Order: sequence, then C-alpha cells, then structure tokens
Amino acid sequence: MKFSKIPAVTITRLSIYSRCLETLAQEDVKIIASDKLAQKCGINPAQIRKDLAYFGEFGIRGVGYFVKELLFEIKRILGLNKTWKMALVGIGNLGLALVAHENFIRQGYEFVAVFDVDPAKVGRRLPSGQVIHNMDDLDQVVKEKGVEIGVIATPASKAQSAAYRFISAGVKALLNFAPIQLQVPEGMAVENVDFTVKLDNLAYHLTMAES
Amino acid sequence: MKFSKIPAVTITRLSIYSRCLETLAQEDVKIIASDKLAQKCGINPAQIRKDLAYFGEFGIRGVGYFVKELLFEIKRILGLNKTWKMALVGIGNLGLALVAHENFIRQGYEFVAVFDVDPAKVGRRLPSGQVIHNMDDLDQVVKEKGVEIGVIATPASKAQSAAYRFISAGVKALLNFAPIQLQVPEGMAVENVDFTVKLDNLAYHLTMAES
DNA sequence: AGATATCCGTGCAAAATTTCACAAATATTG
DNA sequence: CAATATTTGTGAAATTTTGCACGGATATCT
Repeated sequence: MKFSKIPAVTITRLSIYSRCLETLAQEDVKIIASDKLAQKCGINPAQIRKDLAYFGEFGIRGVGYFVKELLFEIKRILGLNKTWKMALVGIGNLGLALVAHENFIRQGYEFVAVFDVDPAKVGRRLPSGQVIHNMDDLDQVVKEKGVEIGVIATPASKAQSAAYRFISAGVKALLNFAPIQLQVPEGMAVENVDFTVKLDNLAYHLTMAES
Repeated sequence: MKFSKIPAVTITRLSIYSRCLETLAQEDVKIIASDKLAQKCGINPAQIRKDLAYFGEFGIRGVGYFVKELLFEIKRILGLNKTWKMALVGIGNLGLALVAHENFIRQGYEFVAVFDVDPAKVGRRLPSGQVIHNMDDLDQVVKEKGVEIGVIATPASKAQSAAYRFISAGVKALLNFAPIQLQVPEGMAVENVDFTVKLDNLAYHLTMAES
C-alpha cells in the first residue's frame, strides 16, 4: 500500500489542517478554498491540495472544500474516528499535567492507565480517576486495558527502560517527553516532544538576529 | 551572514547532537567518530559532518571529534553560553509543570516571570518563587526583567492575545504550547510544541500498520 | 447562453535535503 | 619509514519536497 510513500510531513500537516477546519466549523464556515485555508495555516495552497491528493479528491473546482466534509475525511485518514487508549509512565509534574489535560479526551485520546516506579505513589488515585500502578504490572495492565499508545514522561535516565516495558507488552507507538533518543525495534512508531530542542532553536534564532 | 542559508533541521539536529555529547561527556568518553555519534542519534554520519561543516571544522581526520570540545562549540553556535530569560503566560496544569521543570535551568533557560488572566491566581507565589503577575503588567515586567523568550501555555482561545502582548512588549521569540497557529509579524521566531499533532502521527501510523 | 471569474487537481520544474563516495589528513603497524 | 587503517570534510549524485502554472470543472454575471 501507499503507506511508505506518503511523507511524514504530510501527515503532520493534515493534523494542522484538521485543527484549522475544526475552528472554521465552530465559526460556522461552510466552504473554504485552499488559498484561505493555506493562509490560516501559514502554508502554500498548492501544498494543501498536493497533500490531500495523496488520499483522494475532496474539493469541488470553482468552489472549494466543504469544511465539515473535509474535516471528517482528514480525521478518517488520520484514524481519529475512534478513541485511542494511552498509558502514561512517570507521574511527575509533567505527567500529572498531561493526565489532567482535558484536550486529549476531546481530541480522541484517553489515558486508561498510569504507572510510576515510586512506591510512595503506587496505589494512590489521581483526581482524574486513574490509580497509579506499579511498573511491574505494566505488561498485564496494558494487555487488560488494551493500551495502544505509551506515553513516557519520566526523567531521561528512566525513559529507555520504560520504553522497553511498553515494547515487550506489545505497544507499537510511543510518545516520548524525555530528552533522549529512544532505541526501539523496527516497526515501532516513536514521536518525541522535546521542549529543549525547540528552545535551542529559539536561542539560535535570537543569537543570529543580534549579529 | 549565513543565517538564512542554514536549514532549520540542521539547528534541530545540532541540539540533538549536543544532548548526545552531554551524555558521552558524563560517561567520560573523550573522543567520538561521526559513525558512532550517528548511531546514537539515529542519523546518517555524513549528515552530522555536513551539519557541522556549516559552521567550521571541528574534527580531526583519522581520529574523530573531542567530545568536550565539540559540545562546547555546538553550544556556542546555538547560543547556549548564556542563560536565557523566559516568561510564562498561563498558570494551568501545564504551566505549573513547566515552571517546576528543573531541566530548563540546567539547560540554560530560566523563568523570570509568570502571568495569568485569572484574578484569583494573580498575586500568589509559586513554589519555585515567582509571583503571578496580571497580564496587564506584562509589558512592564518583561522590560524590567529583560525577558527574551515568551512561553504560551494558555488554552487555544487565549493564545493569540498572549502572543500579541509579548510582541508589543518587544519579545522576539515564542514557545507556543497552545494547539493553534499563531499569527506573528515578520522576524519573530515561533516554535510550537504540539502534543496532539504528534499523537495524530502515531494514530495514523497505527491505523496504516493494521491494514 | 455566452462571457468571465473562481478554484481544484496535477504534470513538471525548481529548490532543498540527504546520501554517497573519495581525496586529504592523521594514526598505527611492521 | 613505508604500508595500512581510520576518519574527516566535501563535491557530486540521488532523493525528497515544494511551488508554479495551467487544464478542466463549477459558479456567477450580464
């Protein structure tokens, strides 16, 4: 299938389009042209049409795209017509904030289990309802609850071992907040959310702009 | 100035190299070849050499790179030989977690001020020491404290107005956690940290892998 | 209804990025 | 010290990604 032929950046942009379209739908905009959508996203209009062309024809020439229809199609393509089950490892400041983040649910992502190594934390119940499990139970809990995405919010030093746990429990997708490059087997999907890398980009920009 | 000729991805990779090198330095590794470093970063070795070549010659043929020296040079290039002053808008779960995140300080980033619109929060002091300011004082506080990077951790609906505040206070770099495309004038640097876009990538990957 | 305007889908060219492959420099071995 | 082994820096090729520009389809206006 086409899977491997579609650039990762295209998928990232689809996600951005879907967000823009959601806003437009809320504003009760019915139809939008690629030019207008492009402007909102800060992207070239031809790029949008190209991205969509990988998956089919969703627009009407001389008219544009029906907002709701296109939104639906993009969500279908991305696989957002279901709720994805996530498990979190690392109940620190960041972990807590993530679990409490109500955006996830709205977007179709749900934390069905949380884990920590700290015996003092294990057994406690979070405000959002989840009981903190021991890491040793990860394999079992992941299988019981049907976890599909593993989220790692541990310190860098513990991230790789958390990843191994998820891998051996059969989880195929990881969202990693630890500032480290995870080693994973072929076929795993790993996405890194890395504040400091982004900050470094800003620092560089500021430094260059000065000189 | 070469600034505009250097790809953004190169800067991102430099940041990743610096992290790997820091680990190596801690492990007391003195010298490393581009092949080994590449393996650690999951990047092509020629890519590393090309990236570095934009800025000079840092290696020794037949030998490799001195870990500490290369680390120092990369940090200098990125502008990390100083502490950058940040201000945060939005003291929700995420905002609190960010301020508490001790990694930032270690990496040379410091929150010197925090803001929120909620009158109930304004005036309170965070565990990390900062007093929560009113948004109306942003301009003044930013100038007093010499804020260089604005961090936006508000809901999407408030993010653009927070950005405007920073912009008119003269801040030239923004780190945006809100799931929205900020509109900013020419010359501003904006980096988005976007969990849901990353999750959407994972969802797509999992969906494709099934079929 | 014909003329004009809008806007999608897409072939193709341009630009950007990655990767290869090798000369040049350094180190090591016999 | 010559021969062999490493490993960088880099020109050139290969690949990927972006953007232009236009045919074709739809709508609107006179």
